[in-house]
Amino acid sequence: MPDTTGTTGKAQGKEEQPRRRQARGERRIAQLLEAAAAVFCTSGYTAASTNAIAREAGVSPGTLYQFFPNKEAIAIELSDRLLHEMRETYSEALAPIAPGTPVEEAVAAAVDRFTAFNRRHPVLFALMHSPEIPGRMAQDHDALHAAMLVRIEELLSSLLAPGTPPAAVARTAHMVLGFYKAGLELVLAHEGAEQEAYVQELKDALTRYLDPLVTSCGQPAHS
Amino acid sequence: MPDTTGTTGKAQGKEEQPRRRQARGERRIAQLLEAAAAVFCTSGYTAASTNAIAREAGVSPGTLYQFFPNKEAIAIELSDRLLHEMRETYSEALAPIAPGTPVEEAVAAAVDRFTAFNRRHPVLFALMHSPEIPGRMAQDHDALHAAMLVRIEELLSSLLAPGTPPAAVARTAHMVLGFYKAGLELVLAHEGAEQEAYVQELKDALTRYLDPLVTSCGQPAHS
Amino acid sequence: MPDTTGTTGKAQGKEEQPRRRQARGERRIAQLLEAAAAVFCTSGYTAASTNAIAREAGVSPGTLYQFFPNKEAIAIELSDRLLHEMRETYSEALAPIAPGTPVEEAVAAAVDRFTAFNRRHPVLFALMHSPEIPGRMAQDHDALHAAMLVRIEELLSSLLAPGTPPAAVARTAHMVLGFYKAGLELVLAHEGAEQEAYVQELKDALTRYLDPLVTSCGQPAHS
Amino acid sequence: MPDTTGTTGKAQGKEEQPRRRQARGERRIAQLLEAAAAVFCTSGYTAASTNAIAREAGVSPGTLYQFFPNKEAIAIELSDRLLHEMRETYSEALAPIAPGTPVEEAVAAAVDRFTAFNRRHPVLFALMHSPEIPGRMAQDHDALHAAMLVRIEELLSSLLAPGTPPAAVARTAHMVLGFYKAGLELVLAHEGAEQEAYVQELKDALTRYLDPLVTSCGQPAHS
DNA sequence: GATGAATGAGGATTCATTCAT
DNA sequence: TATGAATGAATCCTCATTCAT
Repeated sequence: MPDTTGTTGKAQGKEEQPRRRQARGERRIAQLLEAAAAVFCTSGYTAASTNAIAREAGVSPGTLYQFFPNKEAIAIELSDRLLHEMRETYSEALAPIAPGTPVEEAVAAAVDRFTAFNRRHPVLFALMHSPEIPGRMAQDHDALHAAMLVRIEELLSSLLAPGTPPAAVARTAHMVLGFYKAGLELVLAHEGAEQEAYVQELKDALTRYLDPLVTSCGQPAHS
Repeated sequence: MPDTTGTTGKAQGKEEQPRRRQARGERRIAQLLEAAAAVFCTSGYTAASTNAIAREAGVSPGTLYQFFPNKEAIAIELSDRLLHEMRETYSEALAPIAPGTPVEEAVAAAVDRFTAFNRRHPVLFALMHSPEIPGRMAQDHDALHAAMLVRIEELLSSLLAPGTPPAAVARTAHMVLGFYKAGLELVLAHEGAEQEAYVQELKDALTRYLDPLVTSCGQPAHS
Repeated sequence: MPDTTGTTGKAQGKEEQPRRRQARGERRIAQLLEAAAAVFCTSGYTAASTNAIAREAGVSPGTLYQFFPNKEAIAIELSDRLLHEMRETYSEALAPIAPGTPVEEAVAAAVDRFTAFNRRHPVLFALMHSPEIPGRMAQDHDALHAAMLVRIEELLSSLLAPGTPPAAVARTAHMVLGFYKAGLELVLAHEGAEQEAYVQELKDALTRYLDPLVTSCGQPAHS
Repeated sequence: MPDTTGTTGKAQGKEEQPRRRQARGERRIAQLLEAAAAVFCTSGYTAASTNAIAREAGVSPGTLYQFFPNKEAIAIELSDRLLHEMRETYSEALAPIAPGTPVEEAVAAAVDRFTAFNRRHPVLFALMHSPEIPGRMAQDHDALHAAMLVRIEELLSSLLAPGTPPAAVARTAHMVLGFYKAGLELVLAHEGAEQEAYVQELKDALTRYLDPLVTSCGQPAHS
């Protein structure tokens, strides 16, 4: 019978070690994640080999496995950190959007921020499109996906008509996320003016999609 | 190149015989493509192994390679057949849309047909999302992608305002395809009423996106 | 494909099974051997695939195996035919050499004939160098090799000093054959004037090698 | 990357310790090359499978590929090491030949040394005859071949008549190498007295071939 | 006899992961 | 902790050969 009581102490005797270790470990981990990000970007998750990641990080494969139990864990941790940063970015930058901003403006602001973030972290894109199906990767992917959904739902909840049932909100959030990803793919696939055009197109599409769902007492986005 | 037709160098006086052999091969090819479709569906293109496909088809790996030079060729042939069927389906079913149908109706009809087709051929979805990066697959995959783009552009050209510049049409087509894929993913991920709801959501989104782009002399989709 | 038989009518009644069959069979065999020769030349024996040979011959693999039990048998038959032709060529063309020709002349004549033959049948070279080791191929290869040895021993027996022990003759024949092959490789590897130079070099080398072994009562090859 | 050799207290007094990691690898490489040599000898380069080599070395296929990117690389490294050893052997053993040694003596010494080397390293023979056609192997193979040519040209340059044009020297070197290979094949194919006889025959042949090309101011090898 | 489909063991190579040091 | 060697199953693909028609 496995002990599930959780009483297994966390290394009672030694208080000091963890810190030191973690310090160095943190560096290694960051190093590895950075490498992983690079490799995921250029090869995609599936095609990325752990050996390649280790090599990119300048360490041996053994070292990599000292910090991550398997390839998936790397992607998960990467996603988590990205998520964390995204959350931070938003808590400080998204707040101002909330009030009674017109949809168009809110969407534009959100799209701008998201795309900015995606441009700063190209891996995000790779991770979003990773799970060709590998099944288990689901959790990871879902973490990222779910987190973004939550973000979006938050945004929507302040935009959509008050009476909107949660299911509809969720549905809309899914749609918005899907559209955003699709649009992002196009945005990233182009450059210069064409890229700009796609950004605008994406904003327009989302705005038009959301506009009718917004509380009617407000201001329609388009006059 | 699985084109095995007409390779009979002789072509003497007989008409029937030469086919027999090819019939078996033709059947095998169909069988293999079916198997490939199944495997692609459950594992995705990248993760699908040729041996797995052969096994699924109940033949030896060698047999598979008698008909297809490599994995990619399977996907290509599969795409081609799908494309072909899609074209057929459209030539007989899409025509009526053209005239002066209101956007809403046109979109609804198109989405219904596409989703029906996708439901009948789940591989389509797998193939559309195949190329995690593999690069070369690009052409093939693009064949499918490009074909759909063409379909969409055709539809759009009869819907969009006459003066719309080609670049804008192309952009819109890309957006529509991206949105469609995104929506389809959600549609296929749900069932029953929820699925229906997503279908509707997708139609709404596309309609709203396209409506303002449509010639104003017509009737706006929403009254 | 030059049809060299030409005499066989095409669609007669079928009275004489055995003849007919062999007639057609012979043609097929010749066809296959020709194809094999081509493929062996371009790919070498080991790398040549039976399927490639069949394809080159314009027949199906099955047909190939109707005439030859395996790949080796093809090489063997090819060697045999080459041998046969070589024998014929020599019986009519080598005879005049025999008498009391000075070594230099004899060698020159022999080299010229052999190289001519090799140029007319490039496979010979491929077959001579075939058996990377495959062991069993030994017999075949040896057939060709042994036959050439016999030829050479015949030539030598009329050149070498009468008292030369058989073992020495055999040894010399082996050496001569080895040198000839080595020289041929160089000859075939070059063109134009350089090729000529190598031919001359080969002649010189063989002449010098054999000269001291020749009966002293005769005339030294170099004056 | 900072010092990764792990100079921590472990390896103070010993000389071997610090190498340990690399030593193991070095040993594996040697082991693998040895195994490869054995397999190449018995099967020839083309027929030798990497799995067979790994098996012969008592390791898994993966291990082989940790040290060599592909089969060719094994042959190349093997050739290189052989070459290296050959060079060493020569720098200490071939030097004395140079002065004004008569051809006969020089050839005898060279043949003795080469054959001794070949007997000690039977692979050399296998590698020399490797490239049935594989094309790419050319470079590698050529490395060995070219190196031997260079050796021979060096020897020849001090033997041949001073005025001999470079092209002729090169041609002669090619011939000598070809003859040597051919002779070696016969030498290695026999044993005991017969082998000795072939060695002598080879020496004689080369001597006679080269003698007339040697500077006339010297002494002809045979008086 | 001819065809072309079928076989399946085998080949080179990769890669996530573990192990000894 | 870091290293790099080791693993071995799995991948794509080939080919001599056989079989059903």
